[in-house]
Amino acid sequence: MTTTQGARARARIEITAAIKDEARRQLAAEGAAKLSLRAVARELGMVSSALYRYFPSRDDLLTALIIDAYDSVGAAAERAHATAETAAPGDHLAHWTATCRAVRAWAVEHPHEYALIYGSPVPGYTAPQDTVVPASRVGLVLISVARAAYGDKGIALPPLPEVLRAEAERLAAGVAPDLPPPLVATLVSTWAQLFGLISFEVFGQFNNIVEDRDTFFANAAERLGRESGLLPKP
Amino acid sequence: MTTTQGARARARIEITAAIKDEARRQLAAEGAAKLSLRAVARELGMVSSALYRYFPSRDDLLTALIIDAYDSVGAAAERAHATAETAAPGDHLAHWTATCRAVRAWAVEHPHEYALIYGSPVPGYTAPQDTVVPASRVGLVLISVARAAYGDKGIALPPLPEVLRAEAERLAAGVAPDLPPPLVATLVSTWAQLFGLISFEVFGQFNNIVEDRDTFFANAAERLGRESGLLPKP
DNA sequence: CTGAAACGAGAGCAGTGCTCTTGCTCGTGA
DNA sequence: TCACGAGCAAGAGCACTGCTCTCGTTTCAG
Repeated sequence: MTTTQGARARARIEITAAIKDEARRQLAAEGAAKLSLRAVARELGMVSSALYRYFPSRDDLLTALIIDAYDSVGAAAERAHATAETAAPGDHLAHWTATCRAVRAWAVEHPHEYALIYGSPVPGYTAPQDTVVPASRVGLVLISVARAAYGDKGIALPPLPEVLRAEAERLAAGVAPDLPPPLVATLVSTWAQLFGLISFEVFGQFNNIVEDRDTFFANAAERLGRESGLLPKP
Repeated sequence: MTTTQGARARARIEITAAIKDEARRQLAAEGAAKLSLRAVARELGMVSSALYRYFPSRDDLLTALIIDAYDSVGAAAERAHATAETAAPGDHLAHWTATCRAVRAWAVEHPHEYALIYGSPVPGYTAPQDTVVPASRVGLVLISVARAAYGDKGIALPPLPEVLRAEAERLAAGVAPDLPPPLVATLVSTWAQLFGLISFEVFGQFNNIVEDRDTFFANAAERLGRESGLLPKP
């Protein structure tokens, strides 16, 4: 029933996937700016207008790629986290750094897809609602690490200044209501800072500056984790 | 002598500036992807081919805008730093946060120019050598804050792991040979993290998450400064 | 004063996103 | 069963892009 849904429907799925694959290939080769619908169609042996049956516009194709990219990096983070959890149960800092390293590895491996989701937003383009769930996957992993560490032994954080209390409470309510607001606020800024490290590397800001990027990042990620209170100070 | 260099040379300077101004206007209005040489020329009342007398290609125009943007944000940082220095001499943390806030304010005010320099690299991309000096201005301000704090009262930093020593020494040699390597390494990662905070805000990653971004950023910047050892722990 | 360099204008090329029309081919409801 | 509507590929075409080349004109320097 569900499998044999007609040759037509199946072909549509396959062709849609083929278009996305070819688009991803061009993305990896040339970057988002040079992704051309016509070139994709040409490579697939069809005419450009036929492609509009599957994606109503170039932006819609890009949106599909964005969603896939969020899912891809999110899955990588979840995988690394799960692996670290079974390899070193209870070592929250290890879970944290493993997750961070997986995200960075994905970014280095797929720089153009990374740029698509964490770089400059494309022209006049406002992210459709479909992207917000996939976009949150990495963040959810980071939160779950913090949650485990908090449930395990509590987390000592520097007290937030009074002016931030309202914001921290709103933040916590929307993101992780079961965690103390100061922790959530810290986590959000840590989250942004983590991607700052990755973006600077992927976008070339570290060129001629940082050489041994593996160890540099590993150290920075660990410090980030420490400062988020994932580990008692040594 | 130097002022009367012929009407032609003066015209060239003026027209070059006019082109960049109009390009900047289109950049702010539509983003880098939609910046069109023809539209710029049209708006300036000339024909598109004439524009190639001033910029040999679209990428060269973008490169000029990139350099200007680096200079603009660099100048903003230097200005803020100088002001803070005279307003609160010796308060290194205040100098730090003032600089950070100035950079963020510039970014929020010029999101597309910010995206141009700190977002995904646009063209086939190899950053021309002309950009590296302007690109370093913000970093130099941050370094000078750290240098002042270090010269003033020393800075206590957590010891770097042994694996990072070589990298930290190379880093320090290339960036600030007069500062202790661990401090320089910390500073570099702090630098990246600072721009992570700004990028997430400018690129919309904080949408529906962080509301009161002024205070959120101010707090995060201050913590970054503290963790870079700019202030003895309270 | 003259020749070379710089300049603006225009035509033209190859490419783009996107639309519209034209037939063909499925798959389903009568 | 089979006819009709929906889905599809193809092609022509529009308006736009970056960029090149040519052709007169203007300017400046030797």
